[in-house]
Amino acid sequence: MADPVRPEVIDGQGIAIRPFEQSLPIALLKAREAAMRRFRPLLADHDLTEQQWRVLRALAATDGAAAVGEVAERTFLLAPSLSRILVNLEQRGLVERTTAEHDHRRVDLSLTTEGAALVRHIAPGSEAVYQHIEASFGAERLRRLLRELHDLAAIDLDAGDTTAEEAS
Amino acid sequence: MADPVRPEVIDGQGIAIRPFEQSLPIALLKAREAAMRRFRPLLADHDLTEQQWRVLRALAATDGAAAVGEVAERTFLLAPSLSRILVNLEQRGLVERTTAEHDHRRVDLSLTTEGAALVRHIAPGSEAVYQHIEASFGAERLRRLLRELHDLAAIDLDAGDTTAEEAS
DNA sequence: TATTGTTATACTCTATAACTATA
DNA sequence: TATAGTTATAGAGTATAACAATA
Repeated sequence: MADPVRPEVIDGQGIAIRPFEQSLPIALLKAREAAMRRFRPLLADHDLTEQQWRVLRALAATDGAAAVGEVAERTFLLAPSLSRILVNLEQRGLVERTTAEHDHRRVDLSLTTEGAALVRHIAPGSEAVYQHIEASFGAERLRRLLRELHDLAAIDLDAGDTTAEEAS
Repeated sequence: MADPVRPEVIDGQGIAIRPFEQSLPIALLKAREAAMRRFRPLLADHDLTEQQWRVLRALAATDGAAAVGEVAERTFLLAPSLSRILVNLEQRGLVERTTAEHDHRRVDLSLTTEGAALVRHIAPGSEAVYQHIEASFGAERLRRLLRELHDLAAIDLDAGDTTAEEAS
């Protein structure tokens, strides 16, 4: 189904490879960086890193409490990273960790009143960023882009080993 | 033009904010991670980090030599990061640094013969990854996605301060 | 004085493994 | 034995500032 090599372009040094500008990972990185540039000052005002905000946002979206593992998955953070972030957020009084009743291995997370207040305080600014992006880029276009990104992420999950074989 | 807050959803705790799943930065992050997951083993086989590969790839795409600043911009790396990466790549004999003749402040970069050979060696595997993505996701769809990502990154460059004002 | 690039430093995240405590 | 989380550790990148050399 896939020809071994079908380069779109031969580059300056006679190497058969796609143009650097068509690199998907870099395009995703740049788009992400451009988007984050607008969110970052918002978070910096409250001494939040991007990842800390992800955690707060995930908990805000949760009705009640969520286990650490769940939050790790939703925020796309590794457990060790999340653990350290939780220490920080707990010390700052934004998040609460409580051992689950029925299963003492599990730790449930929830926003404190302060944590919820902080999210509520930041939310309008975040919404404003989206409004701006929608205004310049197009609301429908943004929705479509989000769908495509989700699909790309999902599709890429299956058949993870074809590459390695063809590459060796 | 933009209503202060027009939440699409009120979340579990009564906070007016977009659903976590519709977060653009996270969607971009996950898509990127999914794509990189396929490239990473390829690079790991040759002890290359993603960023080191970006530099090699940028130089491969260059006809002749490129200044450090140029490469920093194209690879989306900060100068200090790039400097350290260059030390590494130079020690491994993959990249060459030479002071520019007319301007002794400038340092020109180029692939060594070995560096070019390495890129040439990895290229087919990289191309295979793209073939796979195109096969599952659609070639035309991928092209369109790349265009949209470029547009998003570009659009977001202008009018950088609206946010900060509305956020405070 | 401005520019190009490097070095210094502090911080954060990623990633893997080892460990603790439950179950 | 397996699972949920945490801790330890190594490594790398980001970001800012300070610096050296050159223009």
